[in-house]
Amino acid sequence: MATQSVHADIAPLAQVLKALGEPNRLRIVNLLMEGVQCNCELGSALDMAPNLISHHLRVLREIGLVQVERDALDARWLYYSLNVEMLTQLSETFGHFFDASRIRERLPACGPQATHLPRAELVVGAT
Amino acid sequence: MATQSVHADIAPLAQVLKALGEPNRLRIVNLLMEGVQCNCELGSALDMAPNLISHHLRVLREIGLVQVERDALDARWLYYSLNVEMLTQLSETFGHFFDASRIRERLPACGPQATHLPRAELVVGAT
DNA sequence: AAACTAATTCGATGGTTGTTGAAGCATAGC
DNA sequence: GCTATGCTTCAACAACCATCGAATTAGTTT
Repeated sequence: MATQSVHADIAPLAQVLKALGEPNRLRIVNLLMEGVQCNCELGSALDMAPNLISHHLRVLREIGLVQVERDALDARWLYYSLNVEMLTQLSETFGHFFDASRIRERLPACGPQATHLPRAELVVGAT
Repeated sequence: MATQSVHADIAPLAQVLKALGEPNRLRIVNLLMEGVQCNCELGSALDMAPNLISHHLRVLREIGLVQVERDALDARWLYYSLNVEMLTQLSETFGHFFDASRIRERLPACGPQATHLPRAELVVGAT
């Protein structure tokens, strides 16, 4: 496996952050931290219509954070839960991307103070 | 001080996630990890118009993640950088909220086998 | 004074999206 | 067969938001 870089691609990370950046969805994730729950439970806990719960669960499922299982005795019931591996990987990605120790000291390449300062070391990669 | 709970309020957390859940904003944050930069630098790096850069920087500034400073010699230049304390606190909040060890084992309170059967016999696979 | 520069703010637009109500689907029980 | 249940999907609407162009502010230079 390649060394994990922060620069990987930030588009999928942005997609996950966007999905989580919705209050009701974040509440759903928080509730799923308590364990498996069905649609009706989430709906009553959040005072939301089941179709709306279903909509948000769909978004969370599309980013792989939520998984669903069907009851063995009564297949009408769907049980939603968090994908542990996905959550672990997500937490790790966040920890790396938003690590404050990543911040480097750097003077702006533009502006009046940039002219008389050496910044050859700032040049990265291609031209 | 109060014991830091995850339940604190998820509305502000959702706001931060929403602000970061935009690809261009996330790119700006990633660039600011390299150090102080001005509007024009970010704009040329991301190939975006200065007014658009200004818009996204404004959003990042409203959540406290980005701070701005004015050049001492030429006050026309604004230098943007990341708020280290805010980023540290943010990373910590993420680490707590999305900690996979928070997930608890719990049987659904609804359904035909609400509190009866052990979880192993509970479910079958589903998409 | 005017002209130039860096950046912001304004106005308008097109696309996205959360929310709502009704309909549809699949399963279970009669 | 029929009805009830749990959940999803559809259609429509309203609000939000990223993007663009033009105008504006603030500061510097000539």
